Amino acid sequence: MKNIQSVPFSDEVDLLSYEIFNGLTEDELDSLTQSMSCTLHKRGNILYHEGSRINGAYVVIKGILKIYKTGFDGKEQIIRFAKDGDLIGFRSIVSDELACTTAKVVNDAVLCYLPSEVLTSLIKVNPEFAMSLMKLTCRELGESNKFLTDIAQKTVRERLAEVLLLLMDTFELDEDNTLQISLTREELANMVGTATESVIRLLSEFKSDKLIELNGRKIKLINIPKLIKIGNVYI
Amino acid sequence: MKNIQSVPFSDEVDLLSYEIFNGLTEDELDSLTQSMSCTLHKRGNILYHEGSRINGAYVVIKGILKIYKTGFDGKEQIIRFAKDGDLIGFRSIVSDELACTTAKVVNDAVLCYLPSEVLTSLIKVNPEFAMSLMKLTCRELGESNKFLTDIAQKTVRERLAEVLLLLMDTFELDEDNTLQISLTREELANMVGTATESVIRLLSEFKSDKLIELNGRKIKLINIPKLIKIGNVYI
DNA sequence: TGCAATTTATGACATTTATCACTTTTTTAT
DNA sequence: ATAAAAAAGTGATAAATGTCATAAATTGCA
Repeated sequence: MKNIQSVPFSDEVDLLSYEIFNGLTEDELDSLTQSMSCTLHKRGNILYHEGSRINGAYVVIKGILKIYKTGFDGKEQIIRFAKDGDLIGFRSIVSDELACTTAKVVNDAVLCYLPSEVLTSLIKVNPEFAMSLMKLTCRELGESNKFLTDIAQKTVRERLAEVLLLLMDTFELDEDNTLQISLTREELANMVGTATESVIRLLSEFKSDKLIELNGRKIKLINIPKLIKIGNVYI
Repeated sequence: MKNIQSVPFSDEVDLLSYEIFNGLTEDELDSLTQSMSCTLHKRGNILYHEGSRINGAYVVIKGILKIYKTGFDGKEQIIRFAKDGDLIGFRSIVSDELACTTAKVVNDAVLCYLPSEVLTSLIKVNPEFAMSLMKLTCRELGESNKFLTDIAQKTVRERLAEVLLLLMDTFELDEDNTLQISLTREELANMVGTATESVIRLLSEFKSDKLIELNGRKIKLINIPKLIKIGNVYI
């Protein structure tokens, strides 16, 4: 109970402001709001483990989570990050399988739990909602396949450049061009799919090449076009 | 027009026998049958290219297709194979994006084309159908994430063993324990995510270790438990 | 605030895997 | 059936990346 605290719901969360719920009627939204419960989770908290049974999904209201798989030798592979507006745990509910990933809080997060019965019954009565969830999943599948190809074909150097740009797209830069998310070198390695030492070496290489500046875990992007070129990233 | 021939539909295809369509009513099935057209495609035929706009999905009635992405240096990464009962092209329709893969016929195939309007309207009127498509996509996403992790973390040797086992699960073995699909070494390499030469070398290594027997493109699995061990594959 | 634990950094080295050049074998098309 | 093309196979070598050991810096608690 150390890492989880209830947060009063009504004055905090308005589902309507999240794109996924756009297709819901006012009534549906109300009943969804009734049946969900929102909580604050501290960094390090694990929502669910790979292999566990999930009985609901979570809407991320605030904060950042990493969604990862654990390889047979214990090494994490980060599949994606979830931030406000994202839905997590949903895949397992629909596919009716055990969780195939672990979800861990990276930045303190407010999460609303949606029981799976409520979610599945909404899918059944509201085709527009069903469609938008399906669209979400299909896009995610597209990204997963893209990343799969990159890991299979690109060098570690290319992938690191690409990951930096991905983080830029996902979490934005501040006024100073610094990535608005701070990850350990190991976490970066677990995204890129390489050894921590390799990330450390490549980051200092990027630094001496004047592509980035490093300040602890803060990474400032100072030559984005070059990073795009190195990563072979085209929109 | 050399590679494509019409095939009379009515005496060939009964959609009801394909699991995905189980949720459809008789009427829906009839109208779907009305609006679809089935054709025979020869090996080498490309259904759609990565980056093209797709206006419908295909049900695979017979044959095998490979679904792959092309890396920036032209190398293929095979994402999956499609065989009878599978639906392809569906992801792009739902996500409303351009095709993110290319679909190419590996074994002569009979395919039925379903226009996207018909498909999306069915999703809207039949929640059970929507749910089963969603389930399909979610499972595929789970597999994609699994494979992503494997490529990131396993050695080429491990991945090759795993791919042989995957092919066994997908296409079965004949009475002689031989894989019921024949791929070039290059295609195997494009699944594993490695160079063709590496696959060739590892296959002969597996052969001298008495794990497999090779006869041209025919691969006979003679020590499956050992392959499972090498590939670090657990169910 | 200070100490322990974690993370970052760096060098030396081993291993894996890719690349290239070439030969042999198999497949395909005429 | 035969020539041309494609695929398979092999060796030599280079390049990329991982591993291990260890030191320095940073972070997070108590």
